[in-house]
Amino acid sequence: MNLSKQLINWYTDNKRDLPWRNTTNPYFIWLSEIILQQTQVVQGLPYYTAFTTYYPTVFDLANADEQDVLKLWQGLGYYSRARNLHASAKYIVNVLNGQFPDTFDDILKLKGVGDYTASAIASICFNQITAVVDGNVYRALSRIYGIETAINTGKGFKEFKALAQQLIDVKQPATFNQAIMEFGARLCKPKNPDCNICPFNTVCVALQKGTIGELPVKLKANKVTKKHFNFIVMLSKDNKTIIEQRQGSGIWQNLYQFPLIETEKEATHEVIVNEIENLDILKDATFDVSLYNDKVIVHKLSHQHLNTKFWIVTLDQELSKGVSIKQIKDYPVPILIGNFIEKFNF
DNA sequence: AAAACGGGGAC
DNA sequence: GTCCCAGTTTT
Repeated sequence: MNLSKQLINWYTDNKRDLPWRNTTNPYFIWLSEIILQQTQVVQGLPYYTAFTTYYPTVFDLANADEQDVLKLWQGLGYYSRARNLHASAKYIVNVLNGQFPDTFDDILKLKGVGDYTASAIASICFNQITAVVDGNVYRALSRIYGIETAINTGKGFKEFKALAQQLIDVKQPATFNQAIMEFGARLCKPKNPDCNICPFNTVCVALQKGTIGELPVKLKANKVTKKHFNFIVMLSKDNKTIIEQRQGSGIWQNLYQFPLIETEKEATHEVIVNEIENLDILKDATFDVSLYNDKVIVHKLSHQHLNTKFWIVTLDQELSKGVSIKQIKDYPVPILIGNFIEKFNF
């Protein structure tokens, strides 16, 4: 029996019952694939439920406000996924008359859809013979075949894509793709894979060579930079505060936050008071500044460590341009801000 | 080719 | 603490 058939047999016996496995509706599959990019199933599951409930069709998503889409995405991270999802929904409705693209090449044209996602949708929804290559596929194939090519290089991608494309079951590409991913996620795990019950343990090159722990090969970790964030939380006499939308490129694009003062080093009370006095909005105002979190909050992103302080600024005046603190929970915010709002409870 | 882009799960 | 997750886009 060949590898493809064995993989599918294993999948038949071991697959999880997940909501997107009970449909081939391309809108639902697309949603699930975007949500699951760089995201574990357990983390993405509630978001899939929320999106299919609030936006049951691509028309509902296209007609939504971006702010509401971001709000529903809040906490999942990689927010460009939500913005691209929304933009692509509009494109499908307005340019393609609501008709979801049905070939790999056309699906690939959607924003936020790369080779992996286009392959997944094309195979699952339209039975196209397009092999997926995700983190699970890299891991499973690198171990079984003992491939030491680094996966995060162009060469590596081409090699694994070609191998997967050669292995795919042309009669059931959708099942094969999901089988190899489920196999990587559940049995051929990064740490402590279940080699003792693996259907390939007699042929697995890495297992025989004792190199399971070294595969797949990945080139150097990206370095992490440290930043110092100071969020200014205004509290006015009329129960308002100031929040602003992040603009331009960088993290948390289009999400909201309290006014941010970034400093080179950890900021002192004196430095913050000085900065605040220069703000237009506080000109001629009397205010009191106190530090909310005694200990710096370290918020870790994939490539930045944000050492964060929340400064509470109590004003003895009203804030005409402020946002009522009752409405603050309507705005999409990064989880760092969301956790603060929750705990501070205004 | 390398860096940027989030947050959480598993160990 | 570390690594990595049903990757894509920008530089």
